[in-house]
Amino acid sequence: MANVPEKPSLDGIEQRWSSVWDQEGIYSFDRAASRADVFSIDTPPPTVSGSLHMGHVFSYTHTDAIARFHRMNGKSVFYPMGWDDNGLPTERRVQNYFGVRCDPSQPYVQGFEPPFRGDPPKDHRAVPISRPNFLELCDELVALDEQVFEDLFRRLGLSVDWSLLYATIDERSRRVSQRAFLRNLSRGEAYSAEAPTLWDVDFQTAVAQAEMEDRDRPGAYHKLAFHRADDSGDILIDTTRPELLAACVALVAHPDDERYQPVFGSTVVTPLYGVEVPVVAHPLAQPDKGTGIAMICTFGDLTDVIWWRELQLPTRAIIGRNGQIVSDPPAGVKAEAYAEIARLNVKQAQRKVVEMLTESGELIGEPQPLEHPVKFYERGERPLEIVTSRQWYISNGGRDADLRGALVKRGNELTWHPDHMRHRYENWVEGLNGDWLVSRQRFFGVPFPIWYPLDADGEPDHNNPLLPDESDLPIDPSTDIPAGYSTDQRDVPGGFTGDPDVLDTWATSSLSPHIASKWEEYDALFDQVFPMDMRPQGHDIIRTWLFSSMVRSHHEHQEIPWRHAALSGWILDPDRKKMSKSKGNVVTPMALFDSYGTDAVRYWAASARPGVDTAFSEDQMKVGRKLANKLLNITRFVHGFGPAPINVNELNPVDASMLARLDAVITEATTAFEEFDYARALERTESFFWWFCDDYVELVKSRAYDTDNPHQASALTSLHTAVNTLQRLFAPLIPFATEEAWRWDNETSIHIAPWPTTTNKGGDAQLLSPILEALSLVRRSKTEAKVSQRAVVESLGVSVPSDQRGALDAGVDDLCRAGSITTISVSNTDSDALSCNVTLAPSE
RNA sequence: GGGCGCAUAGCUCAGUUGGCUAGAGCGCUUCCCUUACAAGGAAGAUGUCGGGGGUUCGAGUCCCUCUGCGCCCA
Repeated sequence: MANVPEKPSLDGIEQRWSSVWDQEGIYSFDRAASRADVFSIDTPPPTVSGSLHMGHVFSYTHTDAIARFHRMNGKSVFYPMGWDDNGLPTERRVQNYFGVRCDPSQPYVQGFEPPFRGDPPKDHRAVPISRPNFLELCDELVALDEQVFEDLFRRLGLSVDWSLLYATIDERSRRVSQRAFLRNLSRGEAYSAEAPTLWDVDFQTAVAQAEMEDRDRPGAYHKLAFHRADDSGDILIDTTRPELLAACVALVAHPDDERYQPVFGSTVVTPLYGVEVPVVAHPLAQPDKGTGIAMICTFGDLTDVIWWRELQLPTRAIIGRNGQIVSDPPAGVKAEAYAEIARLNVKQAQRKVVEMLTESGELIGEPQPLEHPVKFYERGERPLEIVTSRQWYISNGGRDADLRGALVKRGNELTWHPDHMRHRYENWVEGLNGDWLVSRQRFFGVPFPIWYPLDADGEPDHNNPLLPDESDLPIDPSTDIPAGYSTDQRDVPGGFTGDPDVLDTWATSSLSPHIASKWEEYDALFDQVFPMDMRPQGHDIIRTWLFSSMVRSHHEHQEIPWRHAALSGWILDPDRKKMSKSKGNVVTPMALFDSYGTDAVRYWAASARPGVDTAFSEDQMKVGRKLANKLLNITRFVHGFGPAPINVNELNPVDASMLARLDAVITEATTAFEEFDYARALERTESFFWWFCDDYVELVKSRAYDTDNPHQASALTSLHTAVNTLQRLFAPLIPFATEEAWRWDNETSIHIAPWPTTTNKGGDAQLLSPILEALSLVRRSKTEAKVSQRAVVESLGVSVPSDQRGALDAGVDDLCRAGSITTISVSNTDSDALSCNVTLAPSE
């Protein structure tokens, strides 16, 4: 006999079942399973340097539902979790939390105590500390943050195998990341080059194209007069960046622009600085912009870089890595004029130059204000500058049409959910304008596993880097020593020096399939799970995480890293705005779990169709809670009749009809889950569930109670079958309530129970329609008469379309009991609609 | 400027290859403590399916076009 509580309750079921699942190890990945029996997931490692929000709950619920479906379907599910702790977000959080900043020139302090642990006062000035001290604080803080994340994900009921946990800064991640990089290097896919690079002057690091974004900013066109070298007059140009005048290397106009045909090939002299520069032609010049002729500076924007490269212009760089105008003027620039702007920041320099040009009369008219897109680092606050520096790159098709084509093709090999997301990928790949810049001048990341020999002058030889053995990875070139050198040769002429940079975070997280599956650790796991079945992620990181993973897999394995990419949407607040901390409209997941229960929150998440931006809705959570509650109650009801009868040979047609409808739902839900559409699976199951409770159960209830009825067993076995099946259909979506109800009658978890298959009892799904239609009409009469649904119907006359007569007759018995109908008469009608004539018994 | 998506009840959304009178939940109104559930149940009202044109016996669904909103890229 089932062990059903007196009063079913959702309270506390999360804690109870989480710990049971843990003890029973039901989510452990089976290392003996064959590849065909594995479903592997490349879980997104969340950035831990922040708080978990509803967006996490939302998308991780979707993935978990898919994982649970496949597990019940007999797959061994590879479902790891990772923390993305490596990178700039953690550095910022550490700075803000401890009140420190990393200064590699500081000496290491043993047992260093940070000035604060949480909430330094606003006026606190960050204390400079050594890199090793800084990294220790990073490790300390991510450990704290990761515990909070794990607690929340466990509370959410994610069916991950926690023994597979990794972090992007842990030892294996560093080893995998360095190994993959060295392989890129040996195959020529990675290289270093001295080149103009997008640069954030505040973070003082290079930035990749994928991390860059346009923001509209006010600016102004300044019209400047350049003097023809032969004294035949001035050429006027418009520029938004007059402060770069000293960096001007040429003027450029479109080759077809008739206005400037006569001056191509001649030279002009720059205002203020007196440098003679050529007037050149290039198709990227825009005739309709300003005067149609522009100044080329090294470097004002990416177009300047293209012009500089393609037209082989000289370099006159004036912006330093700290965002200030460098102290010394480039060769040929008038020193007195230059001295006025040296060491000023860009804004100050612009004011100064405008002032000087006004004085010299070379600024024509007033500056014309305009709004224009300016490039920013996505985490930055000041516009990006372009500085020349040596950086590492990995080829990604940005400079190689064949590779680009190959990567576009890889994108087509992927199955996208939803399908239209593939366009984002194509769009991005086809718009690349350079290789992937992977070096960052930061601290908390995976170091480049590289040293350089120093020549007699102490200058590094970048062309002949010293590499470690793969078996020695991970290494830190700032503490480890290259083969053939000794410690005292570090940073001395004739010795060696370590590469000071760290790899881009994406250069490590792009290897998440490899990290999670312990790639190249002489272990069969990688072959068991790769290429992975599913990559779930947000659509905002297609250009970064998805694309970079594709690049790495293409280079390393010549295949796609996963078969399916499932893109989740955004969470919007109820006013359709994107939820964000700054708007103060963020609700914490834990509070919602507490007030509605985890299943209710999961229900809300699972109601959203894949990839669709979705409004945050507590109303939906209330509905979810009702559903979970109802599931417990219907289970209790069915178990109240005792165990399911065995050897029921003949099903009542009414019951068989219900089971036929259930079969259709099983088929639809299964197909939906196979297509990663958890929302459709939920909708179909839920809609059947409510129909089942409200109509079918009400119809057969009294027969189920009636021990003398020969069809009692048919009702009981059908009720048991349906409820047992519904529990399993809901299990991937509301894992706690389904487990609670299931365990009243089962020793082992529902989450490793088999996914339902159709019953195939041969019932007629349509048979119930006229019966329920009549019941509905009876109910309406009672409602309209404002009497209880229990009120007795003295007589019911039903006229039924003749083709439905048989169906109605099959259910007349149940109908009379459900409607408290004393006498019933049925007649045929030629009409295609059923109608009822209800006579209520006089009320007492 | 290029690409993609969305537009259905007051709100949030289903509506799969075109096919009965366009659905659900929430909210609203009325009624009912009924032996699984009052954290429940029964019932009711609510629509120019964004506008226009086309294909078709038939269009919310397919095609064209316009409008509005959102996102991605430049």
